[in-house]
Amino acid sequence: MLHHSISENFPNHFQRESLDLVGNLLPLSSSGFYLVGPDMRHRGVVLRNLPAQVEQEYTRHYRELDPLRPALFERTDTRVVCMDERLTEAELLASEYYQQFMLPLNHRHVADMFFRSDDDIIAVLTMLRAASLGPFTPAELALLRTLQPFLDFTLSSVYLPRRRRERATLGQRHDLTDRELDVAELILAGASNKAIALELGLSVATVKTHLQHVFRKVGVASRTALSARLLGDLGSRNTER
Amino acid sequence: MLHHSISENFPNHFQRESLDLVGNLLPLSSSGFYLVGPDMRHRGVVLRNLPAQVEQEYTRHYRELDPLRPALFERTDTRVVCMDERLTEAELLASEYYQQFMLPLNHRHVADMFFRSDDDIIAVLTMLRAASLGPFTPAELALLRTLQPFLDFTLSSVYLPRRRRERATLGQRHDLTDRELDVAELILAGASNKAIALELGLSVATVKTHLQHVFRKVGVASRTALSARLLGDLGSRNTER
DNA sequence: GCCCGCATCATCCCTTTGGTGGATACCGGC
DNA sequence: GCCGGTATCCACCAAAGGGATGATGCGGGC
Repeated sequence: MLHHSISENFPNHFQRESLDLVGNLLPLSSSGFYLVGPDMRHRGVVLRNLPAQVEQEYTRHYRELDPLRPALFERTDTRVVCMDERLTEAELLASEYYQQFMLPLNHRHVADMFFRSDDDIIAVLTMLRAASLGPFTPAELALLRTLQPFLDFTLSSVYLPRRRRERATLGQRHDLTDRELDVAELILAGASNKAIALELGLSVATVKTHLQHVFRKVGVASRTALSARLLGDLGSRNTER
Repeated sequence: MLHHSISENFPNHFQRESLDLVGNLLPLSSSGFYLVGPDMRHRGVVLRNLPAQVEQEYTRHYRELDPLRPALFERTDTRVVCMDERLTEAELLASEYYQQFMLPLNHRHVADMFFRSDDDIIAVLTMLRAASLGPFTPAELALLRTLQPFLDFTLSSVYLPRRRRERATLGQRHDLTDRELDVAELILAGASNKAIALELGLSVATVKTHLQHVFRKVGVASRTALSARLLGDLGSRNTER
């Protein structure tokens, strides 16, 4: 079953290009690009100059403490946000988030760029600086705010069509309904039934029903086999001809 | 996480190229290329002119009845085998395998090409003909036997290094031991714990222990999340730099 | 010799998943 | 109006997976 590999390699490639761009335009200690929202079924994170386990730690312990966490900006149209604009130096230095998470990584300044689809934040580009690099200046923030619409455009004009194409491929090959494709995509993202139910606003029972149908149609017996198989399908575009 | 996608797209690409080659050299109704053995952790099948569910049916019901099934040739050095050389016409036509499986697909002649690694068959290229195309001639079989070593060479000189590279990538990124990589690869192939235990000659308990360690090191909580994450890792080669 | 990492297996316990058989509701076509 | 497909949910059960802990053996370094 595996594995596939899809030829172009999106969204990772887009994430890497974006990080390269901002990293070339302004000095950064490290950076990261997260795909998070419900529209970004192919979640993932690309990090620059950060050990991989930082992401785990953040997700597990520090996401809720993050003064710039996306949840705080859900119903706004904020596109670029900067830690130094939200907290005074005293507040930041005293915060658990800084002491426990930022300080050990030698981070002092943070700016985040958000990408949305219908108000939902679907991606976050985070930029980090050690104290030695100085704060993000107003000119730099203005530059980021100028940059954001273009990155946003690229994201939605290349990622979303790709996702549609993949849905169509899998849907046609295995005769899956729309809802079944929703579930299948989340399986590919590694989600549990509970997570799928939460994400799609369903009961776990419904998720299981859809999954049963998908298993039947695709001809597998477990979620793991399903994701391996579907990845294979996406990799070999002309399996049947 | 997904997804990953790896840039080159092996082994599917190799399988497709091989099928194109034999399909261009001799007339075929349909064909298929299976990666099967323990060395081919990235299993998969590519089919030409065959509906996808044929593979499921074969695996579930007819593999054991196949007069050319790889198990029969395990300890030989047979490289190309032909149904008409093994069974008389009367035997074939009377067989359940022909009546139940081949006939509905309008297949009359079959030839298989095997690929090995240390006696183990790790891949099978199967070629199928309707009666109208006539049997595989001795000249055609000789051609296939000439072709086999070259395909074999390509398989082992491009697939096996790729697998080593992927093992190294994942091993270094997450500090996995050799044995942990073995089980991780099988997770990516969609295997259950029982299947992994069987394949590696371990008890299920040991598999679970290795998996626990892998989960910890990679920072996930389930096999599904693991495979999504690892596929992402393989897709983004320069995540950390 | 001792310790540590690795690999192997076991036992218990709990959660998740998979399988079956329903039920309700909406919608669209014949 | 009925029927079939889709989508939603429920209950129940069995199987598999996940987590904790501990035990054994083996090999390599200090």
